[in-house]
This record gives sequence, C-alpha cells and structure tokens, in this order.
Amino acid sequence: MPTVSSEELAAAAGVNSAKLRKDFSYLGSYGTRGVGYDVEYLVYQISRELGLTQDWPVVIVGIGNLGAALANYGGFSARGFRVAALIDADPAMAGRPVAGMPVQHTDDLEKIISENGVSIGVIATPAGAAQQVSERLIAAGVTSILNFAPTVLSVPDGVDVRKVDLSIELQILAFHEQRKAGEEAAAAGSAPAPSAPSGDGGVADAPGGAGAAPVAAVEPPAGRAAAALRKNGPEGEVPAVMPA
Amino acid sequence: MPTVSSEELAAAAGVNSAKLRKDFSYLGSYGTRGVGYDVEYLVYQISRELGLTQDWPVVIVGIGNLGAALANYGGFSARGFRVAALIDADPAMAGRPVAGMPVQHTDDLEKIISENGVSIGVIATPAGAAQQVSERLIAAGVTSILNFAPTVLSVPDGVDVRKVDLSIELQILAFHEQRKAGEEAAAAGSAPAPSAPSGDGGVADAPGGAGAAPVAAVEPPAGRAAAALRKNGPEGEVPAVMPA
DNA sequence: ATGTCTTTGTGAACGCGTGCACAAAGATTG
DNA sequence: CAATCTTTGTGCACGCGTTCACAAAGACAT
Ligand SMILES: NC(=O)c1ccc[n+]([C@@H]2O[C@H](COP(=O)([O-])OP(=O)(O)OC[C@H]3O[C@@H](n4cnc5c(N)ncnc54)[C@H](O)[C@@H]3O)[C@@H](O)[C@H]2O)c1
Ligand SMILES: NC(=O)c1ccc[n+]([C@@H]2O[C@H](COP(=O)([O-])OP(=O)(O)OC[C@H]3O[C@@H](n4cnc5c(N)ncnc54)[C@H](O)[C@@H]3O)[C@@H](O)[C@H]2O)c1
Repeated sequence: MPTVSSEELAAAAGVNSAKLRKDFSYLGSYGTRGVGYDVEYLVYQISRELGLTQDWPVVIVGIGNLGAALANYGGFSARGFRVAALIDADPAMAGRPVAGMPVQHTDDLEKIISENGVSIGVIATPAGAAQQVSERLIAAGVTSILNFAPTVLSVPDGVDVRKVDLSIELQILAFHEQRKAGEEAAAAGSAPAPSAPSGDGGVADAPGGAGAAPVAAVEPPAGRAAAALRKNGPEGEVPAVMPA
Repeated sequence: MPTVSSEELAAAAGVNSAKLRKDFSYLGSYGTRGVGYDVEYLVYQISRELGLTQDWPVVIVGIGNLGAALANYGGFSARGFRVAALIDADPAMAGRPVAGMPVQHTDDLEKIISENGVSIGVIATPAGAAQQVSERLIAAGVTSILNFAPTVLSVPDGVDVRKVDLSIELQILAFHEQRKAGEEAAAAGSAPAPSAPSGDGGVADAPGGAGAAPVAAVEPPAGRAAAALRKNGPEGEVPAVMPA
C-alpha cells in the first residue's frame, strides 16, 4: 500500500478526517491531491517531528515489580528508546542483572546520567521517594520525567513530567461503570437520572439494580460531621475512601 | 484541618480556583460561603460520585511481567478495587500463585467473570491476543477495559476502553525534549524556530547543538520514494521508525 | 489538450472548557 | 441586630480545538 487517503487513516484511527488533515498540515504539505499521502514519506516525516528518528537513552529508577517489568519490556526499543541504565537504592539489588543489565546503585545516579547524556528518566520508586529522586535526576540534567509513583511532582520550569496513575485509570472506568448502572436502573425503574448535574440521589442510593453491580463496600454511617451533612445531602457522612 | 477553601485546594492541585469551584458545583452545593468546604464531607461526596464507595472486582488477563507487577501492586485495593482473579493462557501458569493468588486458566474466563460479577477487566497480554481477549471479556459481561497492549481495541457501543501506552508517553516526552533542544539551538545560533507550523527545518536538521542531545539513530538515506521526496522537503526519505 | 474525478488544504462556524468577575450567602464581630 | 468580611456559586466572555464545507490542485481518462 504505497499511499493512504486521510479518509482511510481517519477511519482506522477513529477520528475525523478533517482533523487528521489539519493536523498533518501543521507538519507541512506532504499529501498529493487526488491521491493521498505517500505512506513511507509520511511515516518518516511524523517520526522526525516526534523525535523518533533519534535514539533516546532513558534511565529507570526503582527496579521493583514495575521497574523490572518496564526493563524487560521490548516495546521501548522498537520506538527508538534505549534503556541506558537501571538504578535502585537497595544495595542488595546492586549488580544483580535485570533484563540482561546490571542494576546500579543510586549513588552513581549523577554519573550515569551525565555519562550517557540521558535527558529522560522513568521513576518507578515508592511514592515517598519520588520527589527526591526527581530532584536528583533534574539536578543531573534530566529534563523529562515519566512518573509512575502516585505523587504530584513539583519541578522547575522547563522540566516536563508525565504521570501515569493506574489507580486513576481504574477510577475513571469505575465512574463510567457506575453511571451506566445508574442509567440502566433509571430506564428499568423510575429512579432519578444519575447524571452529575442533578443534586444527588440516584446511583449510589440504589446501585443494586443493574447487571453486574458490585456490592457496597462503604456504607455511610452516622458520623461526627453529621450537622454539616444533614443540611445538604440525604447521604450520610463517611470514613472517606478517596485519599490513597 | 476541618475545612478547605477552593483557593487552597486549587493551589495544591495547581489549577484555577474558579474551575475547581465550578467542577464541585456539578456535584451539588457542598460548600459554605465565607468558610469553604467541609473536608470530610467533600471527600465522601467526591468518592461517592466517582464510585469509590463501592467495591469493584477486577480481573487481570495476561500474567506476564506487567500483569504480575499489577497483581502485586497494593495501590488498587486502597482505592476500592479488588483483584478478583488472575487469568493466563499458559497452562504452565495455571495454579501457580502470584501475589498470593492462584493463576487461573483462560478456559474458565467466562465462569470467573460471571461468578464474581466482574465488570472491569485489565488486559496485559501480548498485543496479538488483546482483541480476542477483549471479545471474550465483553461477551462474559465486562463493560470496562483497561488495555496495556499496544493495540486499538474495537469494541461495541456501551463498552469503555482506556488504553495505557507507555511507549506513547515516552514519545510525548521525546517530542517536547526535541523541541526544547531546538529552541536552545535557535537561541544560541541563528537557526529557524523549530515550531511545528514552520514548514520544516530546524530541530532534526541540527540537533547536535544542545546540552544532552542524543545521537542520530536513523539518518535519512537516499531511497526509492526519492521522487516524491525531493518535491516537498529537503529531508531524505527513510526506513521509518514509527510503526512498532 | 481538455474534462472529469478524487482528495487535499484551509477558511469559517460551531461548541465547549476555562477563567474572570461579581452578586449572594453566611459567618463573625461590634 | 446591623455592619463587615470572607468565600462560594455562577453568568458571561474569551480562546481553542473540532468539524463542516468547498475551492484548488493534481491525477487520470478521453
Ligand atoms: N506495580 C504496579 O503495577 C504499579 C502500578 C501502579 C503504580 N505503581 C507505583 O510504582 C511504584 C513502584 O511500584 P512497585 O510495585 O514496583 O514497588 P516495589 O516496592 O516493588 O519497588 C520499588 C523499588 O524502588 C526502590 N527504591 C526505593 N527507594 C528508592 C530510591 N530513593 N531511589 C531508587 N530506588 C528506590 C526499591 O528498592 C524497590 O526496588 C510505586 O510508587 C507504585 O505505587 C506500581
Ligand atoms: N512490561 C511492560 O512494562 C509493558 C509496558 C508497556 C506495555 N506492555 C504491554 O503489556 C503486555 C504484556 O507485557 P508483558 O511484558 O507482561 O508480556 P509477557 O510476555 O511477559 O506476558 C504476557 C502474558 O500473557 C499471557 N497470554 C498470552 N496470550 C494470552 C491469551 N490469549 N489469554 C490470556 N493470557 C495470554 C502469556 O502467557 C504471558 O504470561 C504486552 O502487550 C506489552 O506490549 C508491557
């Protein structure tokens, strides 16, 4: 397939073809009217614009469950990323091979970063260590961080941080799941719509109705802040679940 | 700290206080003017709206590097998610304990889903198996999927899919990283601005200038599609890096 | 060479989230 | 009880990304 049309690409990606064309137009006019885009050329141009034609050395800090899995993952090198070093604070880990590469101690972090010209770091340490690790990475020259620890890192201007929080991903799914269940219940019975703008009621009040509805884990007990509660919602107050 | 103002919360979260108040207002009027929000009550209301007051059983399919790490991760239960089962297609894995729980074979997938009332599934299988696994999950009653495999799942309406693609996260960082390097180079020398809207040139043309700039991994050779290339860009065509 | 047909590139309109600014609410003080 | 002060809740305007719609470009057939 030497060429593709914006329509074909858009269908494959599940987006609007106009949006796709406009996006491409920011990279220049690489298409041929009446024909489409030369696949090979387009791929190269996008790769180049995204920086994928370069080799990016990355370090992974925190070689535990997740860090080890990342180190073993082959998908990174396929996109031009090279794991330059694995770093852990545990002396017992030092020298031990993970994914065919010896784990190095945090003491050498700065040296490793500068010697390999690393500008992208991956943090897979416990949450408590993440901020400190990020500071050392940044001081050593790292300017982009992929953070798996469930903490908001505070970093200076010019440093990019992307946070991957798997719990939040699940929470988002659960939110929509709950809403689906609420809609089903509303459609079946006569319960009020569970949509957000409605004051309250719905969903949590009668969740048992829908198909695979989970059991209530936290029932609202009558608690201390009861005074404030009675005022607004019929719901009881509760031993909060949210803070992790 | 019994109460918080929207201003305090906004500062902590790094967002605009008006946005925060408006968001909260969709949940109802839970604040007290002149005082702020009752922390305990607010946390409960948000938890409830997000579905965190319920217990959500989830299954993890594909207990390899990543799946095992997920199974061992304690952060899920802290947010109301319970790993109901670990499922893998490898007969050698069946019965083997991972994170204190026996891995079960894919043959029993449907039974596991229905018996536990699971509506959220996590896919950590190789990319090639993901679509098929998703179809089985959905047929068994799952309506929300967290997908770690680098594939676009095609699912029926009513099913939510969230995709976590770590390579893309790194690509995004690399993109900004490259842009930073380009800006530095432009500031130092006299190179044109490397911003996207500019036709081309910049960044990839002279990446060697900035601090920790990586070495070029893929240089554009003179190739077959040369005809098409010469027309638009000064760049050569290339053995594409992007497709993984 | 002329005409037709396909597909790009983009101006313009639309919709939505964000942020401003302020009236209203309620607490607190005199 | 009145005055003052703090902070919420929200109408409104702005800006940006998305989508529509179409003229222009180019391939291909006649
Ligand atoms: N495992 C998962 O699936 C998963 C999912 C989501 C989020 N996370 C998060 O990722 C992080 C790691 O998770 P995990 O399961 O791999 O934990 P883990 O305890 O298995 O691994 C943590 C590793 O970090 C090392 N470490 C601790 N302090 C360090 C420091 N200051 N510098 C360098 N290394 C240090 C430890 O020695 C250990 O090897 C945690 O923050 C966790 O919340 C994990
Ligand atoms: N390891 C990582 O850090 C990482 C990072 C990003 C993405 N991913 C993606 O996550 C997925 C898993 O990665 P991994 O490193 O754990 O791979 P892995 O090969 O270690 O594990 C895959 C597991 O899935 C099982 N499996 C295969 N086909 C199956 C099927 N049809 N049904 C059920 N189980 C099946 C295999 O038996 C194996 O245990 C891959 O798609 C990978 O691209 C992994």
